[in-house]
Order: sequence, then structure tokens, then C-alpha cells
Amino acid sequence: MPLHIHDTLRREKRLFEPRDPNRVTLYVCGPTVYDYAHIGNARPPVVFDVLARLLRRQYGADKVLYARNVTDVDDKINQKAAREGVPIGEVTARYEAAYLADMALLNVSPPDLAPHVTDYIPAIVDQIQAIIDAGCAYAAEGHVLFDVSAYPSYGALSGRNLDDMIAGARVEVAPYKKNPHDFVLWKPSKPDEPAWPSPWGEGRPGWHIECSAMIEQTLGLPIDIHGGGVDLAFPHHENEIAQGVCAHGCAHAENAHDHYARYWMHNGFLTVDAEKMSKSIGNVLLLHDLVQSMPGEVVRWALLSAHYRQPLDWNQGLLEQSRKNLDRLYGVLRDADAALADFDPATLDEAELELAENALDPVLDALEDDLNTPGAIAQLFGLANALRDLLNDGEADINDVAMARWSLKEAAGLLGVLSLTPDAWFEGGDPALKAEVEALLEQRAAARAAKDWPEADRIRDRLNALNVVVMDGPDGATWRVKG
RNA sequence: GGCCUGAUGGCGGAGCGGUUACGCAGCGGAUUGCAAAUCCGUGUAGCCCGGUUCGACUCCGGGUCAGGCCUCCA
Repeated sequence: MPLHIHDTLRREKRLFEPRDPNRVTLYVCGPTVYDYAHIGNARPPVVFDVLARLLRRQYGADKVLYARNVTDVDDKINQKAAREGVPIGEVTARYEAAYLADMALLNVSPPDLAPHVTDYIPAIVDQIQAIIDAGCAYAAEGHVLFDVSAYPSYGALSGRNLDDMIAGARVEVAPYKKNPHDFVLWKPSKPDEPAWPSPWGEGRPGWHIECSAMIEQTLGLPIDIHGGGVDLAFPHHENEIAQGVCAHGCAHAENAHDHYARYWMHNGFLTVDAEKMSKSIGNVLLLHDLVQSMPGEVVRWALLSAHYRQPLDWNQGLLEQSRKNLDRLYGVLRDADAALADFDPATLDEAELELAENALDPVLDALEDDLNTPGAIAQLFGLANALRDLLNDGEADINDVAMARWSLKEAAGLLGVLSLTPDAWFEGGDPALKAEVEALLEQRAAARAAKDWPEADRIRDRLNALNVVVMDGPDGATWRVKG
């Protein structure tokens, strides 16, 4: 089944057809680097990382161009820098570095492009000028404002019309706006704020223009897929469309919005213990903290355990279950690796490799159905169970085991999980602990050989105190840290 | 007020007009010095009211409830 994507704008699942299969373009709104990312911020990069993996598999790694911007101009950044008394660049560099490090722990592949707003000011100024020249924006009191009345399709993405919004408006309107929903493209900076020269005076870009300008500059319009969180659909993405379309004089074109992006994908919100994350409730969970206390794959698995458009509740149960799911898969992998210790992969022939490849189909089918990651996970268990059956079958052909193991790893790679060795997963990656545990296991092996069960159990208790579970097997004991 | 989602077994969570989702947990058993892992077996669903249909968890209408956006939050 070819890839289908639920398009927010058309509100239906559509067959994905790139504009150019040799150059598939994907843009996702990235972080504003003024603080550590919270767990909700991690959902889009993980979800769209899976999409990027899928696209690369289908169109070729070098045919996909994935851009995720870094917003390094923002009032919150200015406030943070002012409060700390440091230059703005110090704040943005610090949090961008933390963001990238945390993303790496989640096994998120770096996007092909990570444009920074500060590197694209000329492109932004050019696009604003083009919008003015098209008659869709006006300068007023040092600001440049987009004139929503000049773009008839305004509201197509979020399903609103201007009349309804005016009726429901409860925000005070700036006096220089012609229409309450006109929004800022460029705004003047105070002396202590970052500023760049422009035809309208020293200032800085508004919130929405950065994305449309960087998209045009780096990917070219229209792009294939634009992604982000649902909350960005309005006003951010709505405004991006208006800017991108109008900068190209397409304000009155039929299906004008198609001149900006061909498919829109929005991930659902994340709650914490069934409540919205908010600073007033005090339940904001920082990704940076989470990845200190648990493997990144657990976080990643949890984020992928629900369909991306569904809401996801972040809670202890979800994390425990994610951990257990991964334990199960890594357990099969560990046993398979033991069975394949002396196996030479070169003995697999073409036909066998093709069979192993075909085994991925159920997983691909799920992902191609609007990125159904829970479905893909179910199929991953199918592959793991098939591998387990082979391992339990004394008669099984070792080549079949190797093929099944390959399929499982490959499928997991599409989701970006099972990237560690089973030992690294179970042993937790702490060399000091590993040395201590192995010393104790040697003593215990001696005690067991002498059938000194009380001593063996005393050692098990000591290991237990180290948060370690011992598993006695026919070839000696293996161990794992408890979840 | 406007717009938009969703409601599935003890829990998480999918697909599907008729056939086991999947995982976790539970229960019974096998195996095990103990334990873990593994294996076998097993129970539990589809918010409410109508309609369409031979047949609906799945389609349609109405209701109830929950959540989101309309405030430079992913």
C-alpha cells in the first residue's frame, strides 16, 4: 500500500504524491531555543523522524530533503538573556546544544537542514517586500502588517472564516491594524533588542515570516509536507500559507494554498497525568531531565505508542509499559544473537534476503497508513514472535533465524528503536556496575557449583540490592538492571 | 459563541460491515535448587438512543461526556 497521509487542510487521508520524487521536501517547525524542551516538544521531532525514515526508504536517502528550523530570534529569548545579563547568542547556543543532545538520545536522526532565523534575515526582508509589492501587506508605525483582507483563502487550513473570528475576538486590537486579524511581518526593535536594517527601519521579523521565508529559501515552494503540533495550525501555519502564497502573487489563484505546501500534518497534544502541561500546575516535564533517568528509547517508544494525531497522556504507567515492551523485544534479540554467534551472514543468498525484506511488509503497511505507529508496533511484535518461535524450535534452519532477526532489526530501525545491543540495553551501560556484577556472579557460580544454595541466594540478594536481576541459563547466568 | 477531535476489554492502544489486533497486567499449568526468561492454556470490549443492512464496535442521524484551538504553548 502506497503512503497515505491525513492532510489537515483537506481533512482527509490522501495518497502521498511528491511534486518531484527525486526531491521530496519536508519541513517541521523546530524549537525556539530559550529554554530546555519539554516532553510535548519532543513529539513532533520523533513523529516526523519516523516519517523521514519512511520517506528515505521509499524514495532514497539522498532524495529526501528534511528541514527543521531553529528559531533564535524571539522575545522570550530576549527576556532570558536580559535576566541572565548575557548576550542573546549565549542563550540560544546553550539551549540549541542541549536540544540536539537530547534529540540524539531519543535516536532522532538530524534533519538535512537546520536553518536559523538569524542567518536568513535578508530572505525574510525579501519575502516581506514581495508581499508588499503584491499588495498584501502595508507598513504602519514602523511595523509591516499582513493584510488578511487581501487573501481570500485565509482560514482554509484551520477551517475558520474572518467573520467568525471577528465575532469571537477577545483581544485588544493594535491601533495601526487595518483589520483585527492582520499580523506582524516586521516590527521595530527597542534599543536593547536585536535589530537588523530593513526598508521599514531597524527591527526584527514577526513570528510567522521566518518559516515561510526559510522554506522558500532552503526548500523552494511549494514543499511537499509541512508538519508541526496542532496548536500551530492556527495562527502560525495559517499565516505561513498566507505569506508564502501572497509573496508569489497567487493570492487569488484557485486552490491558492497549494502554492505553499501540498500536505499538512499535525500531531496531537500531550497531557501529563491527564492534565495539560502548564507552568501554573507545575507539571512541565523537561525532556532534558527525563533522558537522565531512563533510556531515550523508552521515551521514544512512549511517544510512538499512540497514533500521532491522537492525544497522548504521559504518565508512569505509560513509561513502565514502554520499558517492558522494549525488554520483550530486546530479550528475543539477545537470544537470537546467542543462537547466531557462529553464523556467517554471507551464507544468506539473494532469495533469502528478499524473503527477509518481504517480512517487513506488514510494518511498512502500517506506517504507510498515515504513520500508524501503534499498528507498526503490533507488527513488530509479530516479527519478534516469529523469531522467538524459530528459536524455540530445535529443528529450525539457522538461516531462517538469521533472516527473522534481520527483519526485526530492520523494522525496528524504521521506528528508530532497538538501536542498542541487547547487552547494552539490559546492563544499562554502566561499566563500574558491570564489573561489580560480574565479580559477584563468579562467586555465585562457584557457590552454585558446590550446591551451596544459601550462599548463592545471599549473593542474589546482594545483586538485588544493586537493582540487578540474575537469570540462570544453561550456559551460565545473564543479568539485567531492573526497570 | 465559532471551529475541530475523540469516547474500544483491568490498563495502554489499532484495524475492520460478518473471521484472534497487539502489548501490559490477571488466572491455571509446564520448566526452574530459588528466581528470571521461555512455553502451553484462559477470562474480560466497543458511551446512550434511533436508522441503514441478512448482519454494525465499524456506515448515517440525534444525544451525552471529555479534550483541543480561537491568547507569539509542540
